[in-house]
Amino acid sequence: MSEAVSRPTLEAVAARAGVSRATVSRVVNGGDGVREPLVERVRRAVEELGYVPNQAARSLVTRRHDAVAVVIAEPETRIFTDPFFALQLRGISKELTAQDNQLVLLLTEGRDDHARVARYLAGGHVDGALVFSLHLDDPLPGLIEGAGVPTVFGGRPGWGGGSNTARYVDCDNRGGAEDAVRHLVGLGRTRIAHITGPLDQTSAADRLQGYLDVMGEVMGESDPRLVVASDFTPSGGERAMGELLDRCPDVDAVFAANDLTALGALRVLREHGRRVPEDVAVIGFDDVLPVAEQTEPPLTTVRQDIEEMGRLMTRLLLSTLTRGGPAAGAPAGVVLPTTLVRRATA
Amino acid sequence: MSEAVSRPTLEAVAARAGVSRATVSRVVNGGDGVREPLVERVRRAVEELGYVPNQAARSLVTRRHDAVAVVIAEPETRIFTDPFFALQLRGISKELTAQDNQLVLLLTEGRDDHARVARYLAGGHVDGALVFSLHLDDPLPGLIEGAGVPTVFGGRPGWGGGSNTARYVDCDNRGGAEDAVRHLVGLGRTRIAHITGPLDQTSAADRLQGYLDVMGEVMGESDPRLVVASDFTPSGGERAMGELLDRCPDVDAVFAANDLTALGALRVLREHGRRVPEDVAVIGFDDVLPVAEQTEPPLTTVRQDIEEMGRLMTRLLLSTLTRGGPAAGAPAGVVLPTTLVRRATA
DNA sequence: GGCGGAGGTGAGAGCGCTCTCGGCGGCGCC
DNA sequence: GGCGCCGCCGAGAGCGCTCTCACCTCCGCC
Repeated sequence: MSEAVSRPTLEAVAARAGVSRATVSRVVNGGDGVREPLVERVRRAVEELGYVPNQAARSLVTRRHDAVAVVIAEPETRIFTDPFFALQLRGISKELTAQDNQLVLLLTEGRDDHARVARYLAGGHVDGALVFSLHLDDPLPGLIEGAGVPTVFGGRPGWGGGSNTARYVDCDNRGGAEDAVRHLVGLGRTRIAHITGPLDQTSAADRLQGYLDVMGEVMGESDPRLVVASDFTPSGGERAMGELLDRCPDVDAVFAANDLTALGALRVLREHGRRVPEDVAVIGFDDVLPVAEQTEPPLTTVRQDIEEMGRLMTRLLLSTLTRGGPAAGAPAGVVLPTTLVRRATA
Repeated sequence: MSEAVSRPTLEAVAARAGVSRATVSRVVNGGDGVREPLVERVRRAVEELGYVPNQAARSLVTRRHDAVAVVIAEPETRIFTDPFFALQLRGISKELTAQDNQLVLLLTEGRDDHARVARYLAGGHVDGALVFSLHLDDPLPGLIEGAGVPTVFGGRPGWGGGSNTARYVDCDNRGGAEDAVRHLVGLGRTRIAHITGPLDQTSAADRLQGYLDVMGEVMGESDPRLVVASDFTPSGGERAMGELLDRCPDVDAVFAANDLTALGALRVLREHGRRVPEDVAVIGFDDVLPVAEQTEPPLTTVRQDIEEMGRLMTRLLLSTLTRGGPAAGAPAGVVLPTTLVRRATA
C-alpha cells in the first residue's frame, strides 16, 4: 500500500533544470564536458527531486551491472561453522564497496544448485564472479567458464576443471605447512603426525605435500601411519586424533590441516590425558579468530591473511573488468605468504 | 578480447520459432494461453539458441528485481566472529533460492556507510530488505523507511526509530533469559550474576529484563552489583567476569548474554581457579555451534533457532512483496520460542 | 449456415537510460 | 575583420523486454 510515488526520472530532472536529458546524464556520470553553470543547475535539480538513477535502465544499455557474484560451493556443514568464509566475505565486501560494486551472494547446497548458479551467471546479472572452495571433481568451473563470466577463484583450482589460465588467489599452503613441520622438528619432535583436510581440495593437498616434503627431507622417510585423513571440521579432528592415538601412541606432535581440526584434536588429547605441548605439540592452520586464540591452551598456528585474500581477489577481478579482459602480462595466480604464529601449543 | 558473442535476444528466438516476440515472452513466463504446438516450437528455439532472458530489460518494465538486500549493520569486530550472522544468512539464502530470489549482501562498516545503504535501497535495485542488528539510536531504520522499500527486521527494533508497525522476527529473549535464571535458581544458586550485551540493542535489553524479572520474583530483590555490562564478545566477557569476581567473590552462577561472552567468562573463571559448574554455574545464550559445544566444559545455553529466524524473515518479506503490501491482518512481529540446552556448565 | 463470442496471436508502444552525431557558438589566427 | 576549428549541448535512436489492445480464427448455437 501507499505505493511510493514513482521515483523521478532523468526526464524530470532535465525539465526542472531546463536542459536536455543528455546533459543530466553527463552530469550524473561525472560531469565531463559540461560547463559550470549547467552543472550546478543540474546538481540542484537532482538534489531537490531526490533523483536516483534507475540501475536497470542503465544496465540495459551499458551492459554493466556494478555487481559481482560470490559463489561459495561448500557442503552446508562447513560453510558457516568455519569463520574462514566470513573473513573472506568481509575482505570482499570492503573492496567492493570501495569501488562502488554490489555483492550478490550465492550459496550452494549440494550439486543440484550448481546448475542454478551457472544459469544465474549466464543470465548476465553480474559483471564477474568470485568462486570459492572448489573440489577436484567439481563441475562448477566448467559451467562457469561456459557462462562466459570473468572469474577469480579463491584457492588454486585443481587441474581437473577449466583452463590452466584460470585466475586465482591462494595462500602459500605448501610453504606454510613446511614452516609448521620444520618448527616442530626444531622443537625436537620426531614422531610428527598430520591430520589432513579433504584431499580433493588443493589447499588440503598442498598442505599435505608440504608436510611430506619436510618429513622426507629431515626424517629421511615418513611413517605413513602418521598421516590420517579428515575433513576440516572439529568433529573430524576428534575422530582423526583418536585414530592417531590408537595407531601411534608414541606420537609427539600433530600438524593439523586447519584450526578447527586442531581444536578437535586438542580435546581428544586432553581426554586421553596427554599434556599439550609437553607430551604432544600441536600446530593448526589459518589462524581464524577467535577460535585459535581461545583454545585451551591457545593454539600455535600458521597464519594466512584471509581478509586480504578476499580483497585481492576482488581487486583482481575488478581490474580485469575495467580494462576489458585480463591484462596480457598479468599472472594467472597470486600466492600470499603465511607466517607462523606461536602461542602455547608448540 | 573474445568478447562472448552477444547473447541471443527474445527477437532472435521469435524469428527462429516463427512467432512474435509476445508469444515467446508468454512461453518463457509460464506459457499460459499459448497453444501446444507453438509452446513446443518456442521451447526448442530457446534451447537451441541457449537463450537466457536479460534481467535488466525485464526489470525495467516490471519493476521487479527478484532480489532482496540483506543489511548487516554491525561494528566490524562482531560481524564475523559471531557465527550468529552466518547462520541467519544460511536460513535466508535457503529460503531465497527456494523462491528464486537473489541475495544482495550489504555490510556496513560504521555510520558513514548508512547513507550509502540508504541510497542503494532507494535506488530500487532490490524488492525488499532484511535488516539486522539495529541499535536504539541507529538512524538506519528511518533512512530505510524513507527509501520506501519493504523491510523486515531481525530482532525487535527499538522504540526510537520507525513506526510501531515495523515488521520483525525475534526470539523470545526475555522468556529465554527467565528460563536460564530459573534453572540456576533450581540448582540452588543464590548469587546469580548477569553479564549483559550492549544495552542499546533490544535483544540484550530484553535478556537483562528477563533476568531482573526472575531475580525480583525469586530473590525479592537483586543485588545491582551482580549485573555487569559487556558487549557480546569473548574479550568483553573476560573483562566483565574479572570485574564480577572483584566485586562479588561469592558469585555462584553467571548468566551470560550470549555464548561468546560465556566463553570469555569461562576462561577467566578457570584462570581464577573456580571450578565450573561446582563453584560457579554458567549459562550462555544462542547455542551457536561449534562454540557452545566446544567450550571447556561444554556450555549450557539457551538455544534459539537462528537459521529458522532467517528463513522466517525471508518468507515474511516475500509474502508482502507478492501480495502487494503487507497483508492487513498480519502480525507486525513474530517471536520464536527458545529452549534450554543442558550441557556441563549448569 | 450465419452470427456472436471466446480464445490465441501479433503489432506496437513504451520502461529510463546512454551515446552518437549534428549544430551552434566562441575563440584564435592571418 | 573573416574563416576555421574546437568545445558544448540537444535531438533521437535504440538497449531487450512486457503488456495492452486489436485482430483473426474457430467453435457453438439458434
